Amino acid sequence: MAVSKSELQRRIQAFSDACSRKGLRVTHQRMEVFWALAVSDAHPDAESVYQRVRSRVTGISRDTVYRTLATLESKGLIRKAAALGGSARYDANMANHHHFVCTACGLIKDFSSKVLDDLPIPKTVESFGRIDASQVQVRGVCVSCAKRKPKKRRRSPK
Amino acid sequence: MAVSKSELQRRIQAFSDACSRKGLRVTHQRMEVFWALAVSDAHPDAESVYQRVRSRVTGISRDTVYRTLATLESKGLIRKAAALGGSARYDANMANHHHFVCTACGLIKDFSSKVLDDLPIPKTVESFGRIDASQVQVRGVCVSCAKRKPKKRRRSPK
DNA sequence: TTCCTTAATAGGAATTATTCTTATCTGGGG
DNA sequence: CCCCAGATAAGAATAATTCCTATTAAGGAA
Repeated sequence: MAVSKSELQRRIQAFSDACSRKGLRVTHQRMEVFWALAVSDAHPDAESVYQRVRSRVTGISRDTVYRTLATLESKGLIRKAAALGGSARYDANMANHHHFVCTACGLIKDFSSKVLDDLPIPKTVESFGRIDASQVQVRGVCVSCAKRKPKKRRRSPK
Repeated sequence: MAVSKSELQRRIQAFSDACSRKGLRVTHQRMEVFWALAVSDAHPDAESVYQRVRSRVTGISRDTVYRTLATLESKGLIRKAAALGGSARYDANMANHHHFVCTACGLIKDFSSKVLDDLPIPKTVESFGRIDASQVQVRGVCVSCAKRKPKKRRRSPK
């Protein structure tokens, strides 16, 4: 479950270096937020990170955790898992298909591919539980977001 | 963009039948919510569905839309796209990897696979925008959720 | 058709998730 | 050591989702 001690050390050092390289200040809070994320592979949500960090840094604010996570994600130092938008998006198309997701505006486009419909899922995955379906998610920046310059981030489009 | 008229008709009829078959009442609101979803491939969020339906069914409540979407999803009549939990989940592991997601409790487990790391993405996807990465998401029910009976749905685990 | 049971709904309050605002603080270059 | 732009704390504000309760209506039975 947990990451090995030495590996954790290495990742945290690498993170610190990466911050400096990218012009991000190496603050105590930032290091702790990254630590909370790197110390396990549980993919915690922001509130969980906040709780974990708070036990080590008294007085840290939720906002700092949210802001730090967003900053690190925008710098490519961490990733959002699965969920990309603040709100759930629904799909009435139950046929096998895959998604292109714009990380800037949340746009989702469908595409289909015979090859991708039947992926070879490793046997190890079966030990996690019953498998119902698999789907490919392609992340990128859609054409219209690429045009309008470095516009500010926006919420899921209607 | 839009689905053809006859195809839409067919899907709505099939939906109505499926409701009956699964013991769900075929209510006006339910049909309209499904219609709002099936009429386009824009993967709207709950609020968008609410706005669309409200223009046809005066007085429908947000709660009905949220409840209906959750019900239909639990019956396998619609799907949630990309986002699975109410809150964003983060990942400090930037190495190429894929996810098993439990649709019952939100658990996320990582797995890796050389084959899946380099999938053949159809050329059509390139027309949507710049591609940054692709990842496989396997959905299912984890071992511990499979054990504890038909327990109620829960929020993202900490 | 009419009646009945109970799932489903409306409306709004409550809760949860996330972002914003403002005053204050501090990492790290000079 | 000094400075200041980038970071933070605290809590208000906003957005997303669920809960609560009284009322309505789908659809099986009579």
